[in-house]
Amino acid sequence: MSGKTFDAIYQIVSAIPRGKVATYGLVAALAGNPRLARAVGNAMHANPDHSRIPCHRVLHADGKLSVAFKFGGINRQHDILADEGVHFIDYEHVDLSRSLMDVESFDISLAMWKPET
DNA sequence: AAGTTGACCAAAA
DNA sequence: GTTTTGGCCAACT
Repeated sequence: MSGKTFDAIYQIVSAIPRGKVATYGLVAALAGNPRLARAVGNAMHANPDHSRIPCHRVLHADGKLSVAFKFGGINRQHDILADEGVHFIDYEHVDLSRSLMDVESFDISLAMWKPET
């Protein structure tokens, strides 16, 4: 069903470690093309599996939470991230200098989601 | 098939 | 700080 780009995006997002966050652009870069950021947003909107794909850990490039987060709103997104130990600058901005995932140690094999055949 | 839209981003003005 | 512009991909008219 999903294209390979979406599959790659979902696998990457599902492998973002607890307590860390990523940006749409970063996920896009890991998926192969830094300019796929928009597609990443679309992929999250079409999120096929809430339980395995932590879309709340994907933020804007400036660390701001998703305005259109459909899973309980930004307040819910804030609560989840705060509970995971993510550092905030203010209510709707994450401190990326402290909580952005480390690309070097990122391990795609930790992915919790796999494309169905 | 072709045009529009969107949970984006970086650069430019 | 804001707005505009160009660029990518997939889903939806």
